[in-house]
Amino acid sequence: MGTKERRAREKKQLRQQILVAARELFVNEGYENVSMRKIANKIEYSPTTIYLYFKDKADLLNSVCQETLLNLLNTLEHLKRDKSDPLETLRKSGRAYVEFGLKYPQDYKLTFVIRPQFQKGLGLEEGSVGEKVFNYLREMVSECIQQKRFRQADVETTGQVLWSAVHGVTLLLIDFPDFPWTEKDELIDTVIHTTIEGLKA
Amino acid sequence: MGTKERRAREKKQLRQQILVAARELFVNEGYENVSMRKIANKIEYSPTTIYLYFKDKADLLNSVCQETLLNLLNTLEHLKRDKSDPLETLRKSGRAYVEFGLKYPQDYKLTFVIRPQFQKGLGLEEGSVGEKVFNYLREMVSECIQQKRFRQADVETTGQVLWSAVHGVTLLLIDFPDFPWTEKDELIDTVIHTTIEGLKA
DNA sequence: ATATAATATTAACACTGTAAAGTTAGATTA
DNA sequence: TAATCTAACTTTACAGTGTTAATATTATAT
Repeated sequence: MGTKERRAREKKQLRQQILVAARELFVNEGYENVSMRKIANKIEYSPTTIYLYFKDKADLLNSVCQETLLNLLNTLEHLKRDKSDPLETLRKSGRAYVEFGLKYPQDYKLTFVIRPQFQKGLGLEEGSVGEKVFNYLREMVSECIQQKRFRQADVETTGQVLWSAVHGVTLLLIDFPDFPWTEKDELIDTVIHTTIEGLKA
Repeated sequence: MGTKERRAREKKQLRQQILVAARELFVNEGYENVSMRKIANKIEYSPTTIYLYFKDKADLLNSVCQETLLNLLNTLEHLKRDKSDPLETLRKSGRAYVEFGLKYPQDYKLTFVIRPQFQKGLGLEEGSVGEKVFNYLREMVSECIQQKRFRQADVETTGQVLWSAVHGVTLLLIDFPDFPWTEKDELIDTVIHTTIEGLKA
C-alpha cells in the first residue's frame, strides 16, 4: 500500500514547485516586488495554498536561500579534490565564490543580504548548510596555516578576513554595476591575491 | 517683503523635518516596515503631503542616504588633516569607515545595499557625494603609491580592493551579528592590516 | 456508501504606495 | 476693499499586499 508514500512524494513535489516558482520570481523581479499571489498564479494554485507548505513569505525566502547555499557548497567542494597546493585551492575557491555570486547575483543578495534582514540571528546555526560552507573555508585555511603557507595566526580570524574580502568585492560588483570598476576579472584576482599575500606577511 | 523668503525657509524646514522623521523610522524599524503613513503621523501631516517634497518613497530613501554619505565624508575628511604618514592615515580611514558603518548599521545598509536596489544605476554620478567619498579614497591611495609605500599599481584597482575589504567586513558584522566572530576590533584591524600588507608586497 | 483525514479555496482584514480631486489660507491685483 | 490667483495641504479612492479563519473539496480507509 504505497499510497502514503505517493502522497508524501506529491507533497514534496508541490513544495519544490513552489520553491522553483518563488526563486524565479524573486530573482527576476526582486523579493519586495513578488507577492504571494504572483507565486500562486505561476503554479496555478490559490495564494493561501503556499501557507500549507511555508510558514510565511520569509520562510519561503529562507528555503530558497538554503538551496542557494547548498548550490554554493557543491560548487566549492568540487574544488577540494585537488589536494596538491592548499594555497592554490584557496585562491580558486575565492574565485569560485565570487563567480558564483556574480552568476546568480540576485540569489546571492537574497541569501547574504536580504534574508538576514527578515530572519534575524539565524542562518548559520549548528549543522546548517551555511555552517558547512564556512567549515569548508575553515578547513582550507587550516591547511594553509599548518603547512606554514600563511603566517601563524588564528584560523577563525584568517577565515573571516578572507570571507570579508570576497563578500565585499562580490557585493560591490553586484550593487554598483555602473561604477567605473577596473576590469572585473582583474579586480577579483587582485582582491584575492592581495588578501592572500597579506596573510603570508 | 520677506514673506517669500520666510515661506521658502518654512518649506525647507518641513522637508528637513520629513527627512529626520524618515531616517529615524527607517533606522529603527527598517525601510520595508515604514509606511508613508507612519512618517506622516510622526510629523503630524497627511501622508500625501510628503509627495509634495519627495517624488516617492525611494526618492525619500535616496535623500536620507545622501545625508548619510555627507556624514561619512565629513568623518573621513577630519582624518586627512594629519599629513605625516599616508599609510597610517589610510589605516585610520579604513577603521573610521567600518566604525561608521557599525555605529549606524541601518543607515549603512540603506545607503550601500538597499538603495542600489531601488534606484538602479545611480548614486555615484559625477559630482555626487558618493563620488566625493571615493575621491577621498583615491587621493589617499595615490599618496601611498607615489611615496612607494605600496607596490607600484593602478590607483583605481588598489582603491577598489581596499573598499572591498572594508565594505565586506562591515556588512558581515552587521548582517550576521550572531556569527562567532573573532573579537570584533581585532577582526577589523586584521582585515585592514592584511589588505594593506598585501598591497605592499 | 460513509466516515475521516488531507488538501485546497474563498472571503475577509488591516494595511500598503500613491494619483486625483477638493479645500483652505495667504498674497496679488483691480 | 473685493476678487482672483496660487501654493500648501487634506480627503478620498484604488488596486494591491501578507496573512488568518472558515469553508469546501477531494482522496483514502473502513
